[in-house]
Amino acid sequence: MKKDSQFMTLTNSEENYLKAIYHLSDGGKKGVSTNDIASSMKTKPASVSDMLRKLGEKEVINYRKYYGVQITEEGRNYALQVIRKHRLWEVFLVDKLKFNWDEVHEVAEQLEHVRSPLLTQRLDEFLNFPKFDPHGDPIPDEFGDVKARPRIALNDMEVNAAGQIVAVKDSSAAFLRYLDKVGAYIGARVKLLDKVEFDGSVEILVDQKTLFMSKDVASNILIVVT
Amino acid sequence: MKKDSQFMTLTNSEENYLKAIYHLSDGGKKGVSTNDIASSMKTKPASVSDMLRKLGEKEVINYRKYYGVQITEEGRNYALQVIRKHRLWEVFLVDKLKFNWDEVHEVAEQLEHVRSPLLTQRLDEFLNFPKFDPHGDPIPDEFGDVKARPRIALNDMEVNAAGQIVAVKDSSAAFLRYLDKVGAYIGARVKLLDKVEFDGSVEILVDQKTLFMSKDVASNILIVVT
DNA sequence: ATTGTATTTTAGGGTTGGCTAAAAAATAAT
DNA sequence: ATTATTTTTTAGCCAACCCTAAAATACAAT
Ligand SMILES: [Mn+2]
Ligand SMILES: [Mn+2]
Ligand SMILES: [Mn+2]
Ligand SMILES: [Mn+2]
Repeated sequence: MKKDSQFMTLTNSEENYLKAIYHLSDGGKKGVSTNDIASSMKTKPASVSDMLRKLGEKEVINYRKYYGVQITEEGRNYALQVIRKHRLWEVFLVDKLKFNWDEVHEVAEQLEHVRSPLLTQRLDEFLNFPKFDPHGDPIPDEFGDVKARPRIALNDMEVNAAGQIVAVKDSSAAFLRYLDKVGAYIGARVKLLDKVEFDGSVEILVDQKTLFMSKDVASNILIVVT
Repeated sequence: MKKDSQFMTLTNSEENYLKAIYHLSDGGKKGVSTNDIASSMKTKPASVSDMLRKLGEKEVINYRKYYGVQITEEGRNYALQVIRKHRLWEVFLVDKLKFNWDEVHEVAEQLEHVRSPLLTQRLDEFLNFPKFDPHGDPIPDEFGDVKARPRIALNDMEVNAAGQIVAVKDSSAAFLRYLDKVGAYIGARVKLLDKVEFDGSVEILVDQKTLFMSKDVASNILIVVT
């Protein structure tokens, strides 16, 4: 039951599952378990099994019962196009509509399913072909290619090293609000002033302001060292 | 089973039906028949009956079996909010993303269902609170109020009267393309030069260019006389 | 008033996507 | 190597939305 990727269309729900599988498998590298998908999608494992069968038939994943599932080349490309739309819309919401970066996710989750290649292309153009979304995640191009940047967690920086905040691991609204409150943001230039051996907490400089962060927080902030 | 309009949500399909009923009833004035809804939605009458029962239970329409259906105040307000979103997105597509006015409908049909009051409000702001969409149709405000303009069909203008094209009755892609080809467009200033008694066709002036149009075409072009 | 036709609804069925409870398979523990 | 536990799948159900075919109702014509 193979469908050519050019003409294949998945339902919104199938797209959401495929995207989750893509993310959980770290871009298609690792296999993913039914339970992990269920918890990340907030559905029940039984529903996931059902969906995996369907996605398997459409050949966007390789599905062997009772063993994990792996995304196929076909599926990876499809997922990347949905992710591309998701992140382009996030840029639109923040850059053009002045949303805060912690307000965009739910809306982008809807907008990513709008089907119109022309719309995606024109939006990309309108936004000036952005390469990264407001959370610092790379935006795949129309061929699914992503411009990766080598990143390390903030607490893995060397003392006195400088860099730029490019992404967060935990993009929950709560965490994003916390960062806003203390004055950290994507794109901010940071310098690691000190590391406390005892608890792994760090002292950093952001916009001439000194901040203290727990190891827990710092490990969720990703940096490109420059 | 009444739900307060503040918290009521309809499915995408229910929203499409309600919008169709609103349009067919001329803004809620007239009653609408099952068959009319079916043909305008390109579904079967049996499906419409099913949906009418559901919309009746949610009290957005008054439904009496075997008789027509009328939209309620509740339903009218809901429909107007969907129409508001539809037309705002059309403005966005044409003004910002450089879509042609005959390319926007299908995409707006999807975008109108995105649920985010903040998005709608910010989009409105971003577009500078437009009052009319690219087809000249009025955009309801957040309270559902519309700024109506008195319009007449082009072929009902007096000879030598001048005005502005503000809308089209038939907004099929075919018709819109025809208009583009002959050089007519929403916003164009027109003057009626002559009316042919015999067949009702007209001679008009658009951008220093003289055009002939059949009565059929002219009756689908709406003018605000100035 | 009765009959015929057009309209509308109901009955029954298919697909998608979700659920719970029970069965099956894989994995871990003894 | 058994047994116990965890994971995954199947079975059976429900809701939304669409369909066709058949029945019911309304409306028009005599
Ligand atoms: Mn989504
Ligand atoms: Mn993002
Ligand atoms: Mn729609
Ligand atoms: Mn329009």
